[in-house]
Amino acid sequence: MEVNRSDTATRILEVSELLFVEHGFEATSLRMITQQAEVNLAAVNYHFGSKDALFESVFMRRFTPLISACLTELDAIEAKGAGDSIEQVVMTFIRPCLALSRDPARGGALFVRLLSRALVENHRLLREALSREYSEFVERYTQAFRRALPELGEQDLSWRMHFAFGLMFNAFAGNDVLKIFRKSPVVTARDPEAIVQHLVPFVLAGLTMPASD
Amino acid sequence: MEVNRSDTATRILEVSELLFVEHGFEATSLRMITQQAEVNLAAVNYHFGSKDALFESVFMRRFTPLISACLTELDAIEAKGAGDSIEQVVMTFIRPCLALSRDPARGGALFVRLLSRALVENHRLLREALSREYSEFVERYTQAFRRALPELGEQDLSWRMHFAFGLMFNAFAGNDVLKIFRKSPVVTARDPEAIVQHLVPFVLAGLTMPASD
DNA sequence: GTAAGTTTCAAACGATTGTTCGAACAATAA
DNA sequence: TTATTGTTCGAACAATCGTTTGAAACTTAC
Repeated sequence: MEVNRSDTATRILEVSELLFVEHGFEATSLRMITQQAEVNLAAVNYHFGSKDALFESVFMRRFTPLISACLTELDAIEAKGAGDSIEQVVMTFIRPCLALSRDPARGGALFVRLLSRALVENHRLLREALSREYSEFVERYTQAFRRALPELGEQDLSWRMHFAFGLMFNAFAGNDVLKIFRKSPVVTARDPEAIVQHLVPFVLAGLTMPASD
Repeated sequence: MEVNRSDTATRILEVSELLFVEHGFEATSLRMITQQAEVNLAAVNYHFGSKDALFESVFMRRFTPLISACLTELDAIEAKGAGDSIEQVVMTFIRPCLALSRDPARGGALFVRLLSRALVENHRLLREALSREYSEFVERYTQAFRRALPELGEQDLSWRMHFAFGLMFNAFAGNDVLKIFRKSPVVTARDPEAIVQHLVPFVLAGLTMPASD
């Protein structure tokens, strides 16, 4: 009974992830999902209750492990006394994102796009769901950044975190605002390693420049 | 006849801009728009032809002037021989965005959010519409960046432009991925001047760091 | 084997979507 | 005035939406 449930339910989850990323939540109908997943239309409501709940399941399936992976990494570097290095702190976020991007089933890479979209759109379905885990995430990283960049005032720190995380989220999501019409397909090799290789120095340069206030 | 047309049509445009930003394209119904604009339901199809065409009108009304303002600024600094300064080049993009954000009717500030959403979502309605004006924009800025940062290879240049524009678009759009659950309302003062004051140094730090390849 | 419980299925539900239509209205020109 | 053109309006259109239902099909346990 658990085998079959998992079969249909995960097939729905995987197809939904793909379609939600591609077309967005509202533009993705249950009929598109169930058709592509080759399951009955009523299966979504049977297994998940509603379309809203399905979206939350799709999201949380990846989000929860990602957040806790970051916090675990943060624990690890603080335990070994590397918490003063801003590069080390940044890498605690980069590494789990990189792992997601390398997901052989490609679902993880898709999810990062879904995540960045959800954050930008401030999705109504995620507001309270996020506040549960996400607020701890923000709190922990604020402390970590403050410790690694002690010379910065609160204002500076807040702004730079804002820029740094926005940059990293969008980089992993592949949100290239310029690529759409670029002639030379230089960047289009979406190799996650290459992203990190250029992203991390860029972020660190902004984070470590002299304080302004 | 022109007066009345403008009256109804622009009321629709302005309400649509607000609602498209707030709820997204698909989740905004024509009945929401026409109700809030206090016009008849059929007015949208009469004045714009379809919901799709309405979205394109809403978008292009702001996008076209913004792009040409940037290119004009670019012409200006190149004419006065300041084209070698990467800060000057960056400011040719910042200034028109800042002007939009300061729009007293607030419509401009809303639009920057719509723009960033549209770019992230790769809106189907904008793909060919964008390619008309946007490709020149990308081309011109690629040249300008190459000239102002001659020590960078093509790879480096491409990546840094990607990061810089992503950062600037999202900053002006107010896409703060962390703000949602931040305790201290430090950043929430969405003063455009304050954004620029912190954004520009951050971007320049990443752009001007030593080459990697 | 029968019975209980779980999952699938086709069909339909009411609600809402974008769009169309023709009559009513307003404004301009002859 | 009358004729013409542009605009507004209420009503309806077919299509699609998320959801529900009750009966079939299947699995598991006794």
